[in-house]
Amino acid sequence: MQQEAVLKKAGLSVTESRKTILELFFASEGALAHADIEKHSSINIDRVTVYRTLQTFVESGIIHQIPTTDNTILYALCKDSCEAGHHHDEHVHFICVSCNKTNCLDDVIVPKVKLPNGFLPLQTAMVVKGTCIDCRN
Amino acid sequence: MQQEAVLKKAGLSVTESRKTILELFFASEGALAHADIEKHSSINIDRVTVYRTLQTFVESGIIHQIPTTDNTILYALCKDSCEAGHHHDEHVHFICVSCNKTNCLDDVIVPKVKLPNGFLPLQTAMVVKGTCIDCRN
DNA sequence: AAATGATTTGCAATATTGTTGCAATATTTT
DNA sequence: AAAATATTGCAACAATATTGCAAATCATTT
Repeated sequence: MQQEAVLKKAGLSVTESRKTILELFFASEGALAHADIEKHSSINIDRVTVYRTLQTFVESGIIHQIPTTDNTILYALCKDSCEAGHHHDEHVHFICVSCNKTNCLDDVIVPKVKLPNGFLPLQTAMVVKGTCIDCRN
Repeated sequence: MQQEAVLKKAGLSVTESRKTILELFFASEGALAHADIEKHSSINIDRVTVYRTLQTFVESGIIHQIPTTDNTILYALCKDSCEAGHHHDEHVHFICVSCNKTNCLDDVIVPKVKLPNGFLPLQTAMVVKGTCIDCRN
């Protein structure tokens, strides 16, 4: 069972809630918001547990956060290579304005930018909004 | 009075609330969140009015939104050149992890990235976290 | 496999944040 | 200055997020 392996590798206890939430991420095409998880029909986990699980997953490097401009945080699975504490500078996120799905463009690397003198970068996020491949018909 | 001019130029009614909030932005070094405005000591404007004012300012191109990963939206003044409906792809935002201020790096242009075939970009945001010039001592 | 200890979960209560309708007020236009 | 328009604040409500704590689950040891 894939979920168990991921949890164990991260040094986390293997619990029903965690397995279920992880399953949702594996099944999902794009990124998920807290609300997506909580409102998922086949799920029956306390709100609080969802909050805590997401936080734990972020801290363990299982998922990462994607910045948005609408008062939600999106979460997406990290690639296998990710480890706890890892920075997620690498890839660009794409939010489709039509279907509203968020894709990790794993192959599109965030370019380095030259900052003004004195600014020390630690982490860079790049979010592109537009129309995704599925919605261009 | 600078605030009045900005409001008139945007075709908005000139009201006390709007002038006051605009004043805050002019006085502030970095970006502001809704909470910053509401909790500002010298201010006494209804929550609802703050929400609506910010929304109006965004729609009029007076301020723009900055995406974050912490369930808040940050707002910052647009440069003079901005107009309503304008895209704010141009410049990079920098969030200092030490003082927590957000700067618009007006001179740092967001680089174009090549997306996979079929993805049509409309808007691109780039947020860098790190240590700002004031906090590196 | 049972017992122990550590961790996780769910509930309840509370706090914070965001939204809507509507009457009163302020602003703009005539 | 009056009429028309737009904005504000209140009240009520909805949605989202956080905390403490007892019960339940999980991992570890025997």
